[in-house]
Amino acid sequence: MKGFYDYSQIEEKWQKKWADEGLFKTDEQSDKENYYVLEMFPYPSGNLHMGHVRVYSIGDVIARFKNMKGYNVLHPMGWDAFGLPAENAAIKHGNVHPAEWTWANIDNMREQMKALGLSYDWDREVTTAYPDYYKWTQWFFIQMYKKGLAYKNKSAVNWCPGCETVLANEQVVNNQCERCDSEVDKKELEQWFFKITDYADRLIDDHQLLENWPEKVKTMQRNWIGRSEGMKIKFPVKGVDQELEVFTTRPDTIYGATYMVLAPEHPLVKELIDGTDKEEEVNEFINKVKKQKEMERTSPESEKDGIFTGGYAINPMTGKEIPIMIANYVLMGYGTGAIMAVPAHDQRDLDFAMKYDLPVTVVIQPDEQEEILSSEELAGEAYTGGGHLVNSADFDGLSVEEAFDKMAAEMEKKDIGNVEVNYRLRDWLISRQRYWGTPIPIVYCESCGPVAVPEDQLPVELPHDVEFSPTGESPLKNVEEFVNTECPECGGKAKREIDTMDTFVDSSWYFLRYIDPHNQELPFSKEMAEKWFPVSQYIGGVEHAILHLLYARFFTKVISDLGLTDEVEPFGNWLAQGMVLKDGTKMSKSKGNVVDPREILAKYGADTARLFILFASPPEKDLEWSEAGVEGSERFLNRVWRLVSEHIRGLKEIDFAKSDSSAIDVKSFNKEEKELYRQLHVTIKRVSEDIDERLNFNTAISAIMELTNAAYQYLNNLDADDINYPLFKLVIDKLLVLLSPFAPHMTAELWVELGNKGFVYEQPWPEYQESAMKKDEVTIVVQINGKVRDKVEVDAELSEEE
RNA sequence: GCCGGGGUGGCGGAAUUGGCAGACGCAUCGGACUUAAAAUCCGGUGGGUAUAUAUACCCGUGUCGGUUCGAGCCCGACCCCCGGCACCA
Repeated sequence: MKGFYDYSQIEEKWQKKWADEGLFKTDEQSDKENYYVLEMFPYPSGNLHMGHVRVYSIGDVIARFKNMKGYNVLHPMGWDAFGLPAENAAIKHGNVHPAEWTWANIDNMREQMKALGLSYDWDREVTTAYPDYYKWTQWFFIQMYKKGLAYKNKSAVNWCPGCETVLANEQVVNNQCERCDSEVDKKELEQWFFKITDYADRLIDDHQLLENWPEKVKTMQRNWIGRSEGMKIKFPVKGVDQELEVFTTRPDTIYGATYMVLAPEHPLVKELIDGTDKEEEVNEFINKVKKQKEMERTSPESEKDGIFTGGYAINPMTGKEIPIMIANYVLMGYGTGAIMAVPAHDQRDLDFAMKYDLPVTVVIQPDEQEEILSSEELAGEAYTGGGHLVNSADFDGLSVEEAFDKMAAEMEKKDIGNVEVNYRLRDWLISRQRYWGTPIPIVYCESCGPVAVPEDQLPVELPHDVEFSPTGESPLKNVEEFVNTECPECGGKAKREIDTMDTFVDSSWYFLRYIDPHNQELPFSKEMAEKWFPVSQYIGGVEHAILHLLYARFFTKVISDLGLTDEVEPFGNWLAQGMVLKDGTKMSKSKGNVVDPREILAKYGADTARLFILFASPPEKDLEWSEAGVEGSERFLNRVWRLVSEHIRGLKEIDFAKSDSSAIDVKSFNKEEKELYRQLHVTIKRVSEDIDERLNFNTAISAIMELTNAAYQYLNNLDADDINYPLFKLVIDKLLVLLSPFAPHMTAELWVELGNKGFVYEQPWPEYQESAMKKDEVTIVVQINGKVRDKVEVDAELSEEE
């Protein structure tokens, strides 16, 4: 036996053995309790990066631990294989097809995952770009189309000039494209949407089912959905047979609504100004606003600009005529694109009113204020606090809360307005003007209009030979044999939808395909869903907090409504793992601070790499890469290796299968032996709980290090003849089992070197004994006035002597 | 501005939830082995005061205050950092 851990000789050998034995295949017939552990699948970009190593190491520890704990574990892997980089590579290199590029990357990354020793059931591998997967993505689209949850609509959408495609709101960050950082434009286009807004309330309310999600992430989603309760109120427009609808969260302030403001894009603007002397002036203003960058226009710091339309509305409660303004600070995309301005109680409205000399009426004031406040007394500060109503006719004296209810009742009775909930969340725009994605299964018939492709004609296959250079329209446009088809309803001439789906659609249900990956009749069977769904533990980066995780939750609810599963949440437990940093920032090619996992694996081996990445930091925190830290992990593994190799002769003689645990006679232990035995049980408890309950792998590993130190400590004080080999062997065996999820290769090798039978991976997880953990100490509790004053621990032997 | 998370040695981080702050590791210093180096093993390492030494005592978890026999942890006020949303009506 070598005197050091030679990973290059060992790791590949074990990976091959595990594969040959089919060790990680999920047993469908097992009667053990099921456990489904899943890491977010990667986009096949070509090579694993350190972020991948981190997620997959975490998932692998959990999978191996749960297996040893006696669960029937499902631990699958797949590929989020559609996407822009494949197409961009094809354009850049000219002669490589996105499909070939993707398949080659997948092969590459699969090998790298195997080299890490990850315990996946590769028989369940899922690839979203294969027709047998995207057939079901299309199938879900059609089910949603039939239920009115997928619809086509013309509206102002986000356009990324870099990617030459539209984007969902969720993919726009600070008005930039989330993937290429180009400034996003607005374009008026007809596009496909999923009606995620129908699920807004459920997406918020069901957060209560997600007890183990980080509060931070629930908050992010809640902010994103942006639910606000208020009223829609109709204001008659003077001289036009129309009503102007506004949304407000403060109907209690309606008596203070002294003017109206429309977004420049509001349809009523045209009607108000057409043919009036204001027409030219107003249009000039609107053009000026349109030229403003989105960022400038929507920043709270920006100057509020506006103009009078010449029109008036009638405040339905006061009956007074109030001017209708247009201003850059009102947005068409939220509410109704029009507001009732209450300058006394909204800072934006007050700033605007002062600039354009509009009337201000105080209608709420603090309870301790007796005299009615004048607008001058506000001194430019809108009053947004609570209090009682004034200047509000019959409602005077009511509190803000009472006024809301009374006002709502009154307005509903008079049919002026109704209580409404508004969301910031927009419907999910899913069409993309790109090639490498799932075709949208819709056909446009000259006589029948848009028709869903019948289920028995799925999949609508993506054609292979296509000119991909982006033109702002889908490259499928020019593939005549794809585009020209016949109508499934009337058999007449028809054209196919040429846009493809956002790749986030593909990844919104992949976790359900793993549970039944070869099903030809359905995306998955309900029986399998009952067995495996929801995912027991999901692991992935927090950067998907809104995009992927919101979409996946939405899809699960839709799928549940379709009756395919009873579950409404896909991931009850989600571990949001942090990033891997170098020099304090995210690794990136442009910064030149990338550490390539391939180099680390070549230099230190998989066990060391895994151990370091799990030990350096708790999983949800960002992790600073440190070569010195990696060396520390290597040092520790070698310490364990030597613990065995230096005593291999004595250890090999102990065979628990023959002499069983009666060789361990706790009563006859001396002080040092007792201490080591105690340390063993303490370690078992700590490691088990750290993995199982807290997902704190860093502290689990430090506990194993302490046990290793304790073993060295024990040996240090002894001559070789005095070693209690049965005890020492027991400690080593258990130590290897505890360490095996973290360092699977080395522990596998040591396990057989010791002459033990079977794979260490298949050993039962050790149980700890409470009694073995007790220190030989007596606790003396000092009480004063019945309260515990002090606890003193005294060595039992000493106290007996006294 | 609103919402959420956080602040502990030179560094990454522990403290099993109110009970010996700094586990484990990195870095560093000293010792052993060696002709020497590497590797390895053993030991020191929050700050300070006293002592020849063993040791003893004081201070210390962003700041100030409170509750408690006892606070890194609970309460109040404030400062700073990170993340989300934001002219959202």
